Amino acid sequence: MASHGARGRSGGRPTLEEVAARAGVGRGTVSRVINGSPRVSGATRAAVEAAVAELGYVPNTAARALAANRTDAIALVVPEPETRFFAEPYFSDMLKGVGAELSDTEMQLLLIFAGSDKERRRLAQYLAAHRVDGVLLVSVHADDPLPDLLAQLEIPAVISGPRSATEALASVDSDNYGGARSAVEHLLARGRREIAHITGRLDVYGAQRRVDGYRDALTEAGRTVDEQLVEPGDFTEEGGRRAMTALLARRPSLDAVFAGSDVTAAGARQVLREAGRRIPEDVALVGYDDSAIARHMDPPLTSVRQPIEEMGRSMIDLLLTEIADRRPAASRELERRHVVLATELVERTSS
Amino acid sequence: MASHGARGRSGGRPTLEEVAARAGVGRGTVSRVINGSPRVSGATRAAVEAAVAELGYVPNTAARALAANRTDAIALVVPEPETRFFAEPYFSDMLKGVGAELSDTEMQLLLIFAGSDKERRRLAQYLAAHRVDGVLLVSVHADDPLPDLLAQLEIPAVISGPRSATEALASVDSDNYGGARSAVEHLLARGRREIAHITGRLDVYGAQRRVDGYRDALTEAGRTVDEQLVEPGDFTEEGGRRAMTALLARRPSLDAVFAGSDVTAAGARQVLREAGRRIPEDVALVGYDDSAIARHMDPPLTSVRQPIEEMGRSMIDLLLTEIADRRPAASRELERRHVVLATELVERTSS
DNA sequence: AGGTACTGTGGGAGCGCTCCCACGAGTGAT
DNA sequence: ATCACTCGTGGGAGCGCTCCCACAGTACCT
Repeated sequence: MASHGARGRSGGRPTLEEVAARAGVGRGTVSRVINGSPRVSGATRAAVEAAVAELGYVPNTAARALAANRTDAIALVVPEPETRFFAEPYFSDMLKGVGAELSDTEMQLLLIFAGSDKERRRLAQYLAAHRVDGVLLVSVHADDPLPDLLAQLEIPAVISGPRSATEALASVDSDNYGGARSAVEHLLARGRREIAHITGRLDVYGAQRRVDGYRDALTEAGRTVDEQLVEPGDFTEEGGRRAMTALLARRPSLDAVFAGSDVTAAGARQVLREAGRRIPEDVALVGYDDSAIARHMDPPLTSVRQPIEEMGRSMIDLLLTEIADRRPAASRELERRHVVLATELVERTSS
Repeated sequence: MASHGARGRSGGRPTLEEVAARAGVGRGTVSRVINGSPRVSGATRAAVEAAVAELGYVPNTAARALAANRTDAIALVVPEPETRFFAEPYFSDMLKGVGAELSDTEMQLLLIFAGSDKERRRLAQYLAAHRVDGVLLVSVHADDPLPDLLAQLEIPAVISGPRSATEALASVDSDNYGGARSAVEHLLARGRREIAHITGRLDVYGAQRRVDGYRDALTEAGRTVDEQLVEPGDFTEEGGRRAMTALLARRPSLDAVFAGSDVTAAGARQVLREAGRRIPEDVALVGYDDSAIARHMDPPLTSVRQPIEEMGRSMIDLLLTEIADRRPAASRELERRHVVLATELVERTSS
């Protein structure tokens, strides 16, 4: 190829030193140009840039990492087996947002699965070696030790879906409370009178917030909350079937169901059908997540959509700030470390 | 936490030097133990290992990379947008194989998407910086410049699906020729007499091989190949529809179709239905890939399965060998650098 | 005129590791 | 006893960068 010629005499990749010699300046000056420092005169900068181009210089990442004590890489840690990762559009969307926000950065994104115990041990090792500057954590369960490990290692991290109202890690979440409210308000506006709620796993903070939203929407509309209409689920289809069966037994007169997830709604739908209830004529059904399953359900499911791609972008924003801010944690502002994004109710024919 | 105490006095992470001091040995000896060199006595090794455990020592990857000129990382490069990556089970399976084979290694896997031009430029930069020891390339088109770039940078690489019979890069592929043969032989055995073939994109080597297999299976069964029964497709559903329409117009008497991919078969199926042909009574249909769509088609599609997970494993095998072998390319054995894995015909009701 | 301040620059020190040479001690052949 | 090895070990040199101190030059005050 044409652009091959002008390499260092050693044959290998050119170094800072060689660029400096070529440009007739010192090593420090080249470093400054490479790193975009403003303390370089225009003429010098031009000379260095020319030398860089001629030699095809690319900084040695390892040397930089060693000297500067940073890696210019962040990890997206998925504490799930690969299978789930690929099955759920959630991750794909999030990755899109993350990638987009990262694209005009020097940062490299690593994707790390930590589904099995073995993978988890590897990950712990990996983090202990500080091979990344920061970590993005998605879909973390309440009892996961990972966040504490990160805190202990003092690795900047952002979690999607805080574990509680007092989450120590920076976090990005969608407005579970508001999303639930909008779903219930929608059902009320459609004239529904007995609205049941199948919750998500209540050890997930977001699921609790949805219950709060459900209650408050009813209360503010002047209704009293009928505790018999709230049944715990666990985000799964089987859980949805079980909960729906229980609800139907207790309150056969119910005319609407707000489910904690689309999958749960699918389970509920099945039981309703088997009980001879028509959707939406007899019972209106609303899900949560607006996943692919919502669009393909029969009838298409009204659902609360979370801005997942935007959540990905926000997570990167937060993380980069945390990394840049690397001061003692205590002195940091606590505002802006917990981002909550608005949800949107997508109305389809199930309600 | 309990295990916090015994850190280096400096407060940061312990270094090799500190471990050496603690174990009462020299720096070199610790390095040897860490890297599993056999040239260390049992007693010394034990002492070093104790010191490592006490201090919680973890090697500094950047320093190691700088000194040893390797990164202990390899990249899986996907020259597609994220969307396709997630849509196709192909990638998920491959990743599973790759991950499994890598799990008892120190190697770290990076997933890099290079779908857009921007991403490609980033990738080129990334490779030029030698941030990985090797590259796994999946789903590469014939005119892709990436393989050449890799060759030029002298980065070990393995490609899944060689670009030609004389692929320069090490490669892993499934037996496209044999897979096609088995599909056609199956149709012949079922008594089909006019077997059409909708090809894949013919600039993809594997697609050509499938055509070869199709021809040879017919010839060896004593049939002559009717060129009117071969119609180019492009792996897409739309291409399948177009090709099927053309075939039906030319040879209304055909009684079987071997499609270049499951998606193509789906397109063909649609046209056949609209033309009032029953599957499999009037026309038998066989696809390729055994993807999810094959199982869910109506009727379920007979298809040729590729051992994708195993291909992932083989790719890692090959790549690790290439990396370890780092001698001048010319002196390398050419055998074993092109692995071909057997396919399997999965019979369902469409044939 | 001397002081003070800032700007742009060069280059030493050092990041934590691997590589390799040197060296003492042990072993066996001569 | 001497030589020739081998084995296990210590530690110097050096990987290519960033950080920071020192210094020359210029500009602007007093």
